[in-house]
Parts: sequence; C-alpha cells; structure tokens
Amino acid sequence: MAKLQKSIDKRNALIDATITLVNNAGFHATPMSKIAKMANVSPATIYLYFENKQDLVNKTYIDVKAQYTAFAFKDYKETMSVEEGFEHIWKRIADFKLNASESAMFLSQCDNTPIIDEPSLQEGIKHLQPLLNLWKRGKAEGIIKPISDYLLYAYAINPLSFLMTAQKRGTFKLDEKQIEEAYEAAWSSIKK
Amino acid sequence: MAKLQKSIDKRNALIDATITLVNNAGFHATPMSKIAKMANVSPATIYLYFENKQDLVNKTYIDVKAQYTAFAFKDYKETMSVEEGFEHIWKRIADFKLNASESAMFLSQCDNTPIIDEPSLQEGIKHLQPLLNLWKRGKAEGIIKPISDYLLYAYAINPLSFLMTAQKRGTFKLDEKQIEEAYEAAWSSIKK
DNA sequence: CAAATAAAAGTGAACGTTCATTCTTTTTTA
DNA sequence: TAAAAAAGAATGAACGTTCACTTTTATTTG
Repeated sequence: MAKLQKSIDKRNALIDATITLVNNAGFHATPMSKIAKMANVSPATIYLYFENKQDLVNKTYIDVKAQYTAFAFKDYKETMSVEEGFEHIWKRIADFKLNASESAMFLSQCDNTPIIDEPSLQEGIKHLQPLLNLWKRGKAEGIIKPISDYLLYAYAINPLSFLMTAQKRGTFKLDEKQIEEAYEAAWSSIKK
Repeated sequence: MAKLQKSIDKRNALIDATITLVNNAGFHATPMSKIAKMANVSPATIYLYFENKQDLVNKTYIDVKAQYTAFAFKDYKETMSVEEGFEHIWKRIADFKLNASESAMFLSQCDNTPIIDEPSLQEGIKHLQPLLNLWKRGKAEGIIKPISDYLLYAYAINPLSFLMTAQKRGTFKLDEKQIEEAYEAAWSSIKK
C-alpha cells in the first residue's frame, strides 16, 4: 500500500502560478487551464491537489498569510520593550510588503474582495496574535494609546499596504528615508 | 435629440445594481443577466447605455469616485486654516466611508484589484487636488510634516478604508468616540 | 533480484453549463 | 407613423470539472 507521495513541488508551483495570475487578472478572470499551463501541469492534475478552484484560492491565501506572519515575527522576542518590539515587527512587515510584493499584493486583493470565503479569512487572522499581545502590554504600561486594536492596526500597519500598492503601480518609489518617515508617522499615531 | 432620450434613471439603476452585485460577488462573478434583472431591464438594454461589461464597470468607477470627492470637499473653503480645513475634509470622508459604505466598498475593491483599466483609474485620481493643495499650504506654513503626499495620504486618509472594511465585515463597529480617536491618530501622524 | 502486479499520479479530450454579446421582433415616444 | 428604445431569444466561445486512459512508482512473488 503506497503512501501518498504527491510532489510538494507541484503544489508549490500551482500556488505560485495562482498568485501571479490572480495578481494580473483577478481570480475569476484566471482560468484553471492557465494556472495549469504556468505550473507545467495538466488541468486535471490540479484536482489531485485541490478540491476545486475555490479551494485552490483559499489554500493559497492561507499559505501566503502564514508566510507573511512568520516573516513578520521572525526574531521578535517577548522580552523586548514595547517600543523596541514594535519597531522590530513594523520594519519586518515593511520589508515583506515592499520586497515580497507579489505575495503582499495577493493578500491585499484577497482582503478587499469577496474571493476568499469567510472561514479561510478567519483562519488567516489568527496568526497576528503576537502583535495584539504587544499592544496589550503597551497599553498596560501607558506607552500606547488605550484604543481599539482595529484602530491601532489601521494606523500602524495598514498604511504599508497602501504604499505597497502605489509602489507596485509604479507611481512612486519608497526609499530608505521615506521608510523612516513612515515608521515615524506610524509610531506617532499610536504612541500615547 | 436622439442621444438624450435614453433615461438617466435606467443608467443609474444599472450603476447601482453593478455596485451592489460586484460588492457581493466580485466583477467577474457578476453576470450581465443579473445586473439587468436587478435593474429591471433586459440584458440587451445594457448595451444601449454601455459599450460592454468593461465599459460598464469603468463608468461605474468614475461615477462613484466623482460622487465621493464631491461629498468630501463639500463646504470646504480654501480660506479655512490648514488644521480646520483638514478636519473638515477628514470628517466628510469618514462620513462617506462609514455611511455610504456600498459606494466606498466598491471603490476599495476597484483600487485593490485589476478590474478597472489604467485610464479610468487615472481619471478617478484627478479629483483629489484640493486636498493636495491644502497639504502644500500646510507644509509651507510648517504645520504639516514635509513628507511625500503618498505618505500623508497613507496615514491620514487610507486607514478609513481599512476601518470601513472591518465594519462592513461586521467584526466591529466604529462609534462616535472611536471616530474622534481615529481623527486624533490621523492628525498626529501628519502634523509637524 | 527480476519479473509481475498493484496502486498512485498524471494526462488530454470531452461534457455540460454559463456567459457576454448580438439578432430579430415588439413597444414606446414624439 | 417613423424612429428610437427595449425586450427576449439565440449564438458561439470559454470555462470548470470529469472521464477514460497512460505513465510512473511501489510492492509482492518466485
């Protein structure tokens, strides 16, 4: 009785193709046949790895989101001070959004459209916990404004998505100095 | 004579239906037949008002964007002080995003996906000029940080889109007090 | 250890459906 | 009553998915 030995490479190729093509044309304008072609695979093969098109995009979303948060919290230690921890996480997120921009664009598209189903969106949110914990500590220490986590996220983190999109469109380029300015703006909007 | 015989009501009904259905399912998952049905019109009639599906969504985008900026700058006067003018515009935008949320969600979807073609996106940007002028004045007077307009927009305005999306998803509700907190965060991120 | 066999993975073509758009006919308007 | 507007049915292309089959990989047997 042979153990399932489907190649992880093929799955990854399918996920990568999905990200690229969905970024360029949107989910519903991306046919399975094109995804298959870009991944060097037969259309039928996709159905060995995923239930259907919706499942493919859900799984892609969850995969990318996990990569994103793993990157964001790498080397972060709960022993860091609030300010130090925030700067660390913020700069990792900035790095991800501005350099892994294919992934970041895909997430942005998913978060602003109805292509991902609700359970998968929920699944993707879980991973942000360390940041919420940091903010809780910051509020307790009187360093961070005692306001809703949604507000903190909207001002401290979300602007990076906008900047990433603008940069991706080619309308402007974020340099080192501007990243510092952005960090400064982020911190001053949430610090007490 | 001939041109203006077509009813503006029907055009509006089509645009409204497009907004609602695209919000719920995304552009490519919204058939013309459904748009027609919701607007109480035959599918063929759509083609009397718009060239094709792409044209319909482009025109809808431009229409909604114009409504949005008209709302945002209503009662704003260039004679207002920088701080007063900013607060006025910011609160009008907040009002629009949180109350005309069908329109705002539609814009957010368009700004984060490839459904609108580039010329129509450019067309939509034009209308923001009064805000850029205000910021220019603010920088000259040393009241606003001397940073790129993209950064100012990212921190002062864009967070409202995130909050609108979260509210629309039903995960939380922005009340009066939180709007004040949000304004406070917006202003402190851009003031010098 | 081969040869034989079984199971899994992979494929290309085909199916049924859906959709944007057009064509033909009817209704409205001036 | 003629021209414009609207309708509904028709059309052809495209798509997601499945099916019947082949190739590859693993397991058993002599």
